[in-house]
Amino acid sequence: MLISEFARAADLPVDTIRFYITKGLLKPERSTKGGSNPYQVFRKEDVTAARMIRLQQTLGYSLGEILELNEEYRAGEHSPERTVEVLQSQIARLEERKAALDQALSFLRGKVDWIKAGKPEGAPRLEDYQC
Amino acid sequence: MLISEFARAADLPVDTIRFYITKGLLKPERSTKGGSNPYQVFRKEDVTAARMIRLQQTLGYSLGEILELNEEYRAGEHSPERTVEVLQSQIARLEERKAALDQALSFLRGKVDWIKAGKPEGAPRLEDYQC
DNA sequence: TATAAGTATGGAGTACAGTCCATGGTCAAG
DNA sequence: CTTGACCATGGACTGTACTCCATACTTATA
Repeated sequence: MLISEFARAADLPVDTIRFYITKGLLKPERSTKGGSNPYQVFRKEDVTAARMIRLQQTLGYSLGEILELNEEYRAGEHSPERTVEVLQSQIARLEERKAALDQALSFLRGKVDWIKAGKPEGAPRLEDYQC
Repeated sequence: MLISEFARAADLPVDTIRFYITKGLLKPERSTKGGSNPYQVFRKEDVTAARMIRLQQTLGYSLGEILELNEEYRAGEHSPERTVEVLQSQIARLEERKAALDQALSFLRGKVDWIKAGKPEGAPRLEDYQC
């Protein structure tokens, strides 16, 4: 799969993909085609990798952090224990974020209830929620 | 409360607060003190507002979007129905994000289980999760 | 074999979210 | 009434994550 097809598959602009490659986030193979500037060929795992990057971004990781995480992941690829460790730490961060999100939801729902109750004393305060 | 005290209360750098003010995200009052450049005074609701901004940021909103949301909120402030509507739409967006997060967690947990099971056929694929 | 479409590389430019700094005014304590 | 802490404003600067060329080469199609 060449870059434009990959771009469609990953739903990302070609330029963004090239940018990720320069950052080391994607490492496509090189084709024999393309002469002195050989074409880059992408595997279907690269599509998964690209989706993973976008997901991690929405979770608040910077590209630098994502790179670290992914390198760490690759480094322990042949040790199931290490792989599980890396995954667990990602799960932990995700759960933290989820907890914050739940707190925020509680706050907003509490506020709706408070308004529906005719705004009695003691409006819900965000400070009372650990998020 | 003046800006440095507010900065401590909101746990933000003074410069960031000034930046938010120029963006219209915070609207402190003006003191009579300070001569030709009157001091800005902050209420305790501003602390809540600042926390809300940071929360919205972690949820992936840009400052521009946060500004829109908050203006929309203020616009309907005197109509309980409208306020509830705005809150409901925020809740809906938050729930979407939470759903994506849950999908991601399922994926990662599935991967851990798969590894612990000795990596049988059919590795979990991120593409199979709507996140 | 011309020509359009696709590709690689390098570098400039942009948007966003701050962060830093110089200047100058103000206030409160001693 | 001086001095040190605090405040406002404007502008320059930074890092991140793209985004947009210009140039040049390669490939596939008619």
